[in-house]
Amino acid sequence: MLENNVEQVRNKIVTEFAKTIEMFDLTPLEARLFAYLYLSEKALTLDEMSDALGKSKTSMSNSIRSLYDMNLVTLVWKKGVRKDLYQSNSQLFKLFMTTYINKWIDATNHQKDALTELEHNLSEYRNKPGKNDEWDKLTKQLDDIMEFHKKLDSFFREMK
Amino acid sequence: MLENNVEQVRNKIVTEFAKTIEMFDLTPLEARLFAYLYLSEKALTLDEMSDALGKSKTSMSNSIRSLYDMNLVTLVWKKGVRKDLYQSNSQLFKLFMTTYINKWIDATNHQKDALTELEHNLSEYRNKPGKNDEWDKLTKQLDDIMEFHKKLDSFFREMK
DNA sequence: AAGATTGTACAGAATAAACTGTACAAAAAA
DNA sequence: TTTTTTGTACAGTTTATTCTGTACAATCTT
Repeated sequence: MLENNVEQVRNKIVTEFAKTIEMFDLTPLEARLFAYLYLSEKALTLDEMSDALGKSKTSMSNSIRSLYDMNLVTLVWKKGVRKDLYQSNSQLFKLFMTTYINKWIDATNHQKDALTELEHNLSEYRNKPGKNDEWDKLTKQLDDIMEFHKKLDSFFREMK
Repeated sequence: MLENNVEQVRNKIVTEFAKTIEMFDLTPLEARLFAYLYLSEKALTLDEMSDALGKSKTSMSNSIRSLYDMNLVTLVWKKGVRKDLYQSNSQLFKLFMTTYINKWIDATNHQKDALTELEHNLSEYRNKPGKNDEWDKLTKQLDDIMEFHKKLDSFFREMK
């Protein structure tokens, strides 16, 4: 009874910690998995995770892959162990922040490219006759939106 | 045919702009509504929005309410007009950033409170006999997580 | 006052996301 | 080689989210 308290409290911590992690655009399961891994400290196999979180192995495979791609988790090699072992990276703040900021920068640039494309379309049409005031207005607005994206980009770049 | 091009290009801009806005945790519809409103410049009624986006009036009511709560949109009064008129706020960057940053700060603090609560639980149990090394370990980990939240908090506070 | 109009609550329908179980390819063990 | 084990692809199911239509209270018009 008393010894269960350790597990109970640990679970509560996992739950709360996971809520925070979700804010970095991780799914609930990914977040919980990371939180659990973080408190476990040692490297775990897919089966152990599946067991611990009560979710299917497929789910674990997908979730751990996501975490791995985000660089939140590391694949660990251990002599004599055949299964893949994954371990959470430490340095929470730096880890999540750089991942998050990079995500913003990538997305922002992608959007900037798309808008640049539209700017070209727009300037082609503009040279044709008719409706020129409407085109002017639209050009001005697109500039404003572009400016917004530029600010976003440099804002997140300065964070790094 | 040519005159439709204005609408076509405008729609493409709305679509791309909306994608960016979604990154600030708005739903696709909320994002598209804001983008449309932004390009419209003038204030619009629920019916006009419903018409323009091809979505139900209920959806518009809900979405505009969200935008309003986030301070992204303003209720405008116009003489002789009975319906509610909503207009997008300008100053895109400042607008979205402050909303976003405040959201992070609020969430982070909420999480900090929850963790503090857990810290208290934990220290109560610790004084009882048995399993003290496990409690120590857990305490240490909770401290780390708390530290992470403090860093998050001050990080976003410095942005304002 | 009655009649009409406007915004939203609510319940259900449509759509999207998360999750599972089976099946199988790749790699290790026998 | 054959047999076993491990991770993942895929299709389908479950769960959650988004969206719609009806109904109605509040407000305006007559």
